[in-house]
Amino acid sequence: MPETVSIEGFWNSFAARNALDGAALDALLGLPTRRRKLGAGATVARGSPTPRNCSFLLSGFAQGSKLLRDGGRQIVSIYVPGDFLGLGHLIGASSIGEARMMTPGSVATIAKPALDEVIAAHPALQTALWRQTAVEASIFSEWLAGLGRRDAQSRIAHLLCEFAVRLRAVGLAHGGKFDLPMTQVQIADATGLTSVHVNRVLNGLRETGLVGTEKRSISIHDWRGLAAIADFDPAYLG
Amino acid sequence: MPETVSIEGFWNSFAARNALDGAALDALLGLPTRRRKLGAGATVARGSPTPRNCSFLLSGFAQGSKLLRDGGRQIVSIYVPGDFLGLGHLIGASSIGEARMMTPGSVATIAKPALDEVIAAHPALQTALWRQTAVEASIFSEWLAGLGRRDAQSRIAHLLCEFAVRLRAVGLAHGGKFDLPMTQVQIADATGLTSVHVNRVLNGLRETGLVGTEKRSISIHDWRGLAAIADFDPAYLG
DNA sequence: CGGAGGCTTGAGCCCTTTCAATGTCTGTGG
DNA sequence: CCACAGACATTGAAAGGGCTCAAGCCTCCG
Repeated sequence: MPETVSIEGFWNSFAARNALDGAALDALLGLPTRRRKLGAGATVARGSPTPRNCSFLLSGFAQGSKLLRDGGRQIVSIYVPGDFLGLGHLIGASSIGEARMMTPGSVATIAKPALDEVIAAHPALQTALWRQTAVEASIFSEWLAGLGRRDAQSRIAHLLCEFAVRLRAVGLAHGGKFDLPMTQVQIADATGLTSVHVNRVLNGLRETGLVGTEKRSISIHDWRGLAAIADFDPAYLG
Repeated sequence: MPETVSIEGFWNSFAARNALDGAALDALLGLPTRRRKLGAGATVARGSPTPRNCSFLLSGFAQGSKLLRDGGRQIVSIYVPGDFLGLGHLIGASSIGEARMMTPGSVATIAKPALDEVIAAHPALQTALWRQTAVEASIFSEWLAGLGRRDAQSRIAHLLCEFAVRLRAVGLAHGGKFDLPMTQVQIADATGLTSVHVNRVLNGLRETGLVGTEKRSISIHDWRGLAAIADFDPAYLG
């Protein structure tokens, strides 16, 4: 399992995105960090009134999901390498559900007290984390619009577009081609559909020539067309 | 339009919820604040890369919504008196959509520079705002589960339960009775349904004896039953 | 008193689900 | 190297929840 994002790389890009100064970056880089390899299905973070630590993803994919009483599952967020895992948990918003690995991968974990110290010393860092939480909320709201108002084809197309952009940002997509290690059941749980219907829609997209799907890997053949169907505008990812 | 929440009341309860010390509270109370009365439909906050101010609701209801290219609208959040309006905007997550009044009401607005000063002087305040943003995200994720995996009846029941709890928290609900100044079109836009279908489901809930609806006002007759249909657990509101 | 927005109701259709069966792939153990 | 289990993908047929279209009514407000 090669790590697609290194701990240093993670903090560097985090600092760059948020215009942190050198001192803050150094403090982050000096943080004691535990690295763990996890198998598919392993739980990474769970809602808790007293969060103990904060994790981010180095390789593999993870999901945040909610379970309904009737057994249904809704995937509310998908994490790719370079993402914080359930940042909301850190600040005590208990109920974003749990984060678990979708594929094997590895995560880095920082103890909350250590992070708190760095935050106290570098207030800009807290602003950055706050901002990151707001971006998470912004993604949620975009997904809300999708689940509420888009049909199956549009939702799936939107998911593919979002992936393409996010994976490109961490160098995991080349051209319009990237690995999508989600099963159709997982895609269904993310888009509020049935795996059966996901299958049919995906076939439709393939037949239309918009995308190609080869075993867990996607190539977008017609970005314009796909984005149009999806009503996709990447602004919310920033 | 009597103000259901005063500016002092707002900050007091904000401080209490977040365990802010007296000095921080005083600073907040001293903040220069502009008060505005707005009509239904007025825009309060819009996504912008350079946010200028921060608002919260004193009276009336507001909504955060996204417009889709095909003309569809999805309401992604509903604000009641005592809520920040589009907190995510403040920190620059541009794309939560826009916030606008659903009913006539009044809002308080603080200029961002003034707020920034207070934040700089009282770091705990930023933690509180961050936390608030995380709660917003938590509500989003609960709505996501609803739009993705619950049927129409359950979604509407959930909306009513959420309102009951949130309005009770600011003293706007008495027993299970509260004003719900949303039109059925707006309920439809919030739940991802059609106004026609909202009407039928609402009638169903009334016929079952779970709730009573008298012109823009709801009384929940059977909280247990409604919460069961809704699969409602108020934890996410905290 | 007229108009506009909101509510209600009916009929028919369609997208998506459900149910069920079959096909494919991968890893495992004999 | 083959047999087998289990997870995943695919396909068909039928049912249904929610939508669309359309009309009528009510209420509030200018």
